[in-house]
Amino acid sequence: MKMVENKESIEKEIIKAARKVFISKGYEGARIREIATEAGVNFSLVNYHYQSKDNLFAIVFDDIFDKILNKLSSILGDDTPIFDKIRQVVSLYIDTLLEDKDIPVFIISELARNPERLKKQILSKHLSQDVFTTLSNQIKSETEAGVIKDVNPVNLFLNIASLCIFPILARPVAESIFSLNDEQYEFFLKSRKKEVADFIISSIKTPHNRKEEITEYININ
Amino acid sequence: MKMVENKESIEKEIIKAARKVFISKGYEGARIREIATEAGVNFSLVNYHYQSKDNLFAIVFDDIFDKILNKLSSILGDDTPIFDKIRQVVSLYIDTLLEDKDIPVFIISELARNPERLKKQILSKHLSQDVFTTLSNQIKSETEAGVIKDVNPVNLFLNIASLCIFPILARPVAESIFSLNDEQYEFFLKSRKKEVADFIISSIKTPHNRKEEITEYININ
DNA sequence: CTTTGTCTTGAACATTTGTTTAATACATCT
DNA sequence: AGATGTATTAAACAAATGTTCAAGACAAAG
Repeated sequence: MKMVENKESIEKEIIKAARKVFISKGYEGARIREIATEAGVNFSLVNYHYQSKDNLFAIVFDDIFDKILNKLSSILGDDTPIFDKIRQVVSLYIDTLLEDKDIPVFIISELARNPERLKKQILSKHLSQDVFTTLSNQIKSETEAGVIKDVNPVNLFLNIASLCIFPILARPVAESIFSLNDEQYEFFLKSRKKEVADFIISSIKTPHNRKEEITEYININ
Repeated sequence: MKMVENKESIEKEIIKAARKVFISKGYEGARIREIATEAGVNFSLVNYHYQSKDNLFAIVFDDIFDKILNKLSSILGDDTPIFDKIRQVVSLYIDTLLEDKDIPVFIISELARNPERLKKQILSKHLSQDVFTTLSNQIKSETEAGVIKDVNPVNLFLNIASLCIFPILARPVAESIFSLNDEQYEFFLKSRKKEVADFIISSIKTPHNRKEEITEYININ
């Protein structure tokens, strides 16, 4: 019984390579031979360790998707006040996405290709619904406390996600339209963090808070 | 010389089928044989009329992309006041996208797979830069006229696009998280039109306009 | 009717690709 | 050292796929 010292390291290497190739080429475009080359192993080894392309893809995708959901729930789950939470989410979202710019397209494409996988994953973990429920409850109580307006949680959730994720999905178009290179665009997105948070927060502020603004405004003018 | 009456109709049929298959499966996932079946023709005919898969794809993609750019520029190009323009853009964008829900993913995926095509297309038409320039100029003049704040055009442009397009890209995830079916989600997106426009407009309103709000607010309370 | 040029069809081809198999290497245990 | 079971490699396979080719169909022109 061979206990090769680097069996796990080889499997990790294959996973790492698979991750890279699947993310950049998608499921259909990825080639097992390319993954093997990228991992520096004989291409039969990929199927030896992971049985099939489909299975390997599932492992890679589930891992990526799980990490995203966990990150999201860890931010949304705690009991930080809503405005701070929004700033945190926006900041962390944009930073995280910029670290791995191709993941959003990868996720979106794969979920379009195979929406069934999502149902299994979401249903089996009950995770993201909980995330949303937590946020909804917080909105309810902060509304009752008079901190924010009576906003639709779905709209709020979607707005935050849209403003953070879309600019990364649309990077190629955006760079062309705005005549920016990768570096400039990335810099711009980072600078956008404050703007997006302000944008969201100002849209949900309750008239009570606005009253303060108004007092301020009247005093100044 | 055979002048078959339905030559153009067959070519149109192939294009229509190609459009459908490419959009739902992507370039890599699409099969020429499937396109032929969908069009109801012998599969050799596809290559006879369109030479290669790559060429057929280019025709389909360019057509779709051109139409989007034209639609966009026709709205942004005219001299409607900025607030009306925003309402128009949001409304038309959401309506158009709902008609063909799979196009956004198709575009995003393809541009990630092959960003070079975009450069050729944008550079050859000078279209979308013009669109953006027009909008920028309008923002400038409306800022000087005191209608809106001194907003960054890139941010404004991205915010509008994000809020309209992302919810459609993320439909599978959104429906799972929010526990909505296709019909419910579509209804929700339509109802979102006003919210999104209000959201954007309120964020760029100049303090002058806010003064009116304030007067209103004081009178009421 | 024959010719001509285009359209259509079915078969064939070369390549690619995921998967399987058989042989070999090799570490560990007896 | 020999047996055992796992890891690795190279070869082979079958299915799929984009493309090409040769033969036939068919309408229009001569």
